[in-house]
Amino acid sequence: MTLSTDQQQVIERIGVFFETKGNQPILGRIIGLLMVADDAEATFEDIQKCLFVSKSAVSQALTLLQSQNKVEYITKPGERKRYFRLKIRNWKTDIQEDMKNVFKFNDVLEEIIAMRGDKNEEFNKYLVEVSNFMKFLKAELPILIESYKKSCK
Amino acid sequence: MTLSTDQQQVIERIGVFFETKGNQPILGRIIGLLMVADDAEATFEDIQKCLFVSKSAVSQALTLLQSQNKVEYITKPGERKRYFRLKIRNWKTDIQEDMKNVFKFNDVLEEIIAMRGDKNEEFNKYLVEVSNFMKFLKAELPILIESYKKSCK
DNA sequence: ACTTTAGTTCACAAAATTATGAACCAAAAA
DNA sequence: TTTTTGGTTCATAATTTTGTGAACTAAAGT
Repeated sequence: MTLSTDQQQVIERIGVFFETKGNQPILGRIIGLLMVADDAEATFEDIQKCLFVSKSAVSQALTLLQSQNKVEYITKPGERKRYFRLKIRNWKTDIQEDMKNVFKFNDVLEEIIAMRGDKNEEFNKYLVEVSNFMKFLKAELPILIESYKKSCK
Repeated sequence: MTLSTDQQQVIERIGVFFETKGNQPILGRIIGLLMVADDAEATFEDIQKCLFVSKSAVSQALTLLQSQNKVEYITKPGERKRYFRLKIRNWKTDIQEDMKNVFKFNDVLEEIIAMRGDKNEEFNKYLVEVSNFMKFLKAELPILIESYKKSCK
């Protein structure tokens, strides 16, 4: 597999994007490669060669990405190689996943609200407001997604 | 300033939350401390003592948090000490900030879509779908926020 | 039976991040 | 004018994260 300079640059940018989101460098680049690759898939060797990293780095990264449900592989008849690709999950699932995280924070927030004294009512009020909005969002987002899906038909 | 064991534990949990979001450890703990503190503020010294970190670590962390617009300080008449506190920004601003990031990714996504060949139309279609949904979200979120604000009155 | 392919595992090296302490500074107090 | 307070700065130490290479495995090919 050969990449154009353009493709390589986009891979780096996707890499940086995922890196700043708190992931380790190769993960983002592998995702980038899989997004950019003509047929949207790459073998173990492709990944190694395109990203200039060691076998073990690729192996570990792929294991992680698969455990995160971001990557999967297919095989082709008569070939031993695995073809890795991005797991096409519907964005509905992805967003709900993200939301879970938001609400995990809301749980902590509610705990804080419950534990706070009344020395600073303005701040307390602010926390309650944020928490309420999070709960609102939790309720509304699925509805929003539905309305989007309808608008597509 | 003295903290209860409960408060300390919540601070650690908030710390971990921010850490996993890709921030450095003390940042999250300082935010935790400022959320949990009775009067929602703390001096430089308070922070140092409560979190058991060096002066320089506190200084650097506060500089960063202030540059990120997450923390500010007030002063009190006749006192030289600064009282640091969370900057109460309305969640509207915060969320719009987060959104900016999502849309920065959508820009890359659109670039990828434009650059991809037609070897894998299913994948292309998927990318377009995700991109469209992001654009939809960009348009709808402000409306959602408005409708929440109305529901509060 | 042995060689090759396609990867995995793990101890460790390299690199990046984070925290420290010592020296510093500017304003206020003594 | 010297000292104290409330920090800041910066080189570097400590820690964590990330990547490597060597040894290994299991299935397939010869």
